[in-house]
Amino acid sequence: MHDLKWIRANPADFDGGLKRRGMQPHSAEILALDEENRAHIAKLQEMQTRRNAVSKQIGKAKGSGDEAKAKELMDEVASLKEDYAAGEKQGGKIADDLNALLASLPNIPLDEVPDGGGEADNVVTRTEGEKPSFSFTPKEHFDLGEDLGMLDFETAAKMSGARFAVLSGPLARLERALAAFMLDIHTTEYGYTEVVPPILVRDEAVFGTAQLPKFAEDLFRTENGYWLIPTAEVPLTNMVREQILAESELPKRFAAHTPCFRSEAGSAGKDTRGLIRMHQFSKVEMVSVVHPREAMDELERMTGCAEEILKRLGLAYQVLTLCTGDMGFTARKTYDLEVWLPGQDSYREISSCSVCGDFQTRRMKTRFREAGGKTLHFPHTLNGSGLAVGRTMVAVLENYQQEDGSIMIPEALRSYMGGLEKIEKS
RNA sequence: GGAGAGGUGGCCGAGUGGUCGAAGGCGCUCCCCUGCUAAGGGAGUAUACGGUAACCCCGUAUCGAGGGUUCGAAUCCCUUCCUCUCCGCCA
Repeated sequence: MHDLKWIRANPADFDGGLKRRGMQPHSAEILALDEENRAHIAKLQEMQTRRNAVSKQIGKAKGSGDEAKAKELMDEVASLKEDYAAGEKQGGKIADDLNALLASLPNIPLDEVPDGGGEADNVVTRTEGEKPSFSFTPKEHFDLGEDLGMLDFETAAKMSGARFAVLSGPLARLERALAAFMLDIHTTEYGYTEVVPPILVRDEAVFGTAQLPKFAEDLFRTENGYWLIPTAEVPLTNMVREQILAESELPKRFAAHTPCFRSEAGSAGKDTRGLIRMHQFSKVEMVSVVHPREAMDELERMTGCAEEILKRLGLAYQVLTLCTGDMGFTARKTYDLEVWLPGQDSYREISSCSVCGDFQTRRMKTRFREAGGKTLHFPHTLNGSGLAVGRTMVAVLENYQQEDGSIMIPEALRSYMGGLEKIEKS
């Protein structure tokens, strides 16, 4: 949610930010509504002031037994009532329009974010790790998994349809191992608090992180109105909703391993094979709630946490700074981590770390009180994957495949796999 | 799922139609007093929005949320969310 006061003071910057995202300017429309809204508020408050004053006099008159005076005053206030009801209705509509408009507009990118219209304009900021070399043609992960007999899309399709998978045996364990490995690093080495959050949440929570109202079609919803989380960003960020924190409580860092559910509306025909794009997948997510002045450092730190996982798994990757046209709705700046997939002969997104400024805390009504001071401020939020577990498994399969179709288990993971060194067909 | 009880300020807790933004207590802040410690005295202590250049001041709203009745609602009515107790069911 945007800061109306900031838009009032900086309409050109606001429109400039929207334009960089490929959107039309909106400040004139917003400011017109705002002005109208404030005029209505002033008018209504004036009426209320009068009504309150007269009502108090009625109370006094009745208290002193002066019924005639009371009656007279009651007649006087009666006419006020109609005007007030009409004004309230009109004013309410203006306020609703204004809020709906504000809620529908994406966050303003930071100056340092590269301009661009889409994926092609993202900037490769650095490349890390070494791609493995093969003496044979590396296979894609779905062939590897299916040949091992541990990855089964057909069986999943029978019970759930497309975009679901069944993992079994050592591959199922690998999923659990990866998640535990990631979570252990984030919690014991980087200070994230491990959380097991609800994965069914209500409207308010999803509005808070701004998947609602604009992106409802991307989400699954239960018949009684819960939303299945598309990412643990939703519950983890909402950990601080409607709270006033002490400055000393910041930063707050949460990490969780949860299933995520996405309808993938509009991505028909995309990544139809394999584990890359599922209706259900698991992910380890990081969320930080920080003092505004710490936000940019925290973005680097969080990205580093995600990178550390890739490094320890010995996977090559590149870091992209997303351009204005490819960033998510809430982001002011985003780094994507793309892991090297030899089977696909390409880099694929495995993590996305974003700084959202106060965009989400305004929606959630999260504030913090400055130490020693009285004034309240909105903290800033960040979220990042650390990492997408399914896609990490894809990377392990493709990068550690052997000519015979077996998979070497990365050193760092072996203790989580009961000492197993290699996954092979049984 | 059935039957009850309840949601008031940072916390506890009064308050069943008028002068209540809300008694009292605790906590916290500042000041005074007190030769340590303890005690005592005084003042202050919500948020949002609008009027404003203004965190001074004025106004409006907020007693879980939304709606209604009324000249006037923390107090009455309806809806809804949440919490708790008992029963049932259940991992």
